[in-house]
Amino acid sequence: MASSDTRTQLLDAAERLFAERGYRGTSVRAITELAGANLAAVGYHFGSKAQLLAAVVRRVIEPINAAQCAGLDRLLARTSQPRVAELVEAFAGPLFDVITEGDESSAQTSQLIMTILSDPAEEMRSWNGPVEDLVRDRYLAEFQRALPDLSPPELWFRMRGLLAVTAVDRVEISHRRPVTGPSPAAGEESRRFAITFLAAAMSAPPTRT
Amino acid sequence: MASSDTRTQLLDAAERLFAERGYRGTSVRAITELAGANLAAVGYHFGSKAQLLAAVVRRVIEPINAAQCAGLDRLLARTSQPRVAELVEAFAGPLFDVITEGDESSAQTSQLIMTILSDPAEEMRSWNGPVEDLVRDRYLAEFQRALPDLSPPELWFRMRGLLAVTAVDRVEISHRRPVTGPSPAAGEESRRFAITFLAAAMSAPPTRT
DNA sequence: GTCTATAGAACGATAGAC
DNA sequence: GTCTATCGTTCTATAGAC
Repeated sequence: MASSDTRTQLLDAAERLFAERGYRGTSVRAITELAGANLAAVGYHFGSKAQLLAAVVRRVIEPINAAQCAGLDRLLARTSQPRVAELVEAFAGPLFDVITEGDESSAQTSQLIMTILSDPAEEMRSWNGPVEDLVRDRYLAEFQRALPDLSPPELWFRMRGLLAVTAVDRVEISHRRPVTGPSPAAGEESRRFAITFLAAAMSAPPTRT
Repeated sequence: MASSDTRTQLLDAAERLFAERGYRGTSVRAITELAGANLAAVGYHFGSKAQLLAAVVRRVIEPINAAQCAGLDRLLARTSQPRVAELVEAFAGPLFDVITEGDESSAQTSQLIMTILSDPAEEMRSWNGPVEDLVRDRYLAEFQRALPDLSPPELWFRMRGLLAVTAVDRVEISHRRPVTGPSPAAGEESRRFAITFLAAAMSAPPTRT
């Protein structure tokens, strides 16, 4: 039972550090120190650093995935042809919502997702399972129904754009903000800005060929 | 003169490897091997791995920056109030165009930019100079003029969304494409899809508060 | 389940010969 | 300007005591 506690502490510490510093930028030593555990604990509980990453990602992704799935079910129960904006909200909303509420945690999850999406390390590509693919394919099909004029390659591009924007909290334009600086959006505001931005983007007429 | 040649080979090799594997995932040894140079060459020509990164990024960013600047100048010479779609094209277009044409090179540049934008490593944050800030601030001001109803925080969010989508070629939704798979967009097609996507997104009415 | 201790490999940097 | 050789550090993983 102290076991399960250490396991959770390791997951928490790893989630935070992977988000802040990336996979390669985080050492097992840093994780175990932050978790108040022994260096050997990662090996004992997870087998390796890569398997710890997989466990972290699964823990973050699963509730998001379930929410995306439930959101689509709810939408389809109400109307046979959801609007694009509704699909965007159902898909992207859960990516901004957080299990543990609070702004730092929200930004952390967003950062972790972006880290996963953009990290070229091979270990980062192994989290994706059939469940994630299924949900994505369901949304893909619904977007295609809502946007029948869009070619499959352009729809695919927009799906990726949707994900990229979702992880926008990781993107920093520069380390200096403008002199007459607008303060950045945070938390709930980010979420609503993203829905507006993405609903318009997804609804755009097809690029003429 | 062999010096300048080795220098260039190192820059080429580093650009490719940083894009493919990230900064931390690329060793100096891998760079010098690909460049056909000696391990000590990086130290001699650039001082350190971090300074080599800075040189690589500068070489990639500078022509993009110049093109963004020239594009805005051209636009403002023609009309005092450019349309949002024109601003998007002038800003995002150069990020898709490539110095050395060809599809692999284009994807490589895009990947490198995304790697830079999303890598949490401290070294990745030091490339940004006053020139980049100036260009960004000019576009920010023009977008604000074209979209007077947008609050500064929302405009700032959209600028970051613009950049995030620009680097979409790095984002992979999953390692498996859908069974009825649309082939992904590449090169010039990516560029045009992005302009459509982003012009609509930037032009969206403000999020109601 | 937790710890110490260490193996074994890879890394960035650099001194010094040529 | 290029090379060899190596220093010192840091890393993940694990054997074995408790």
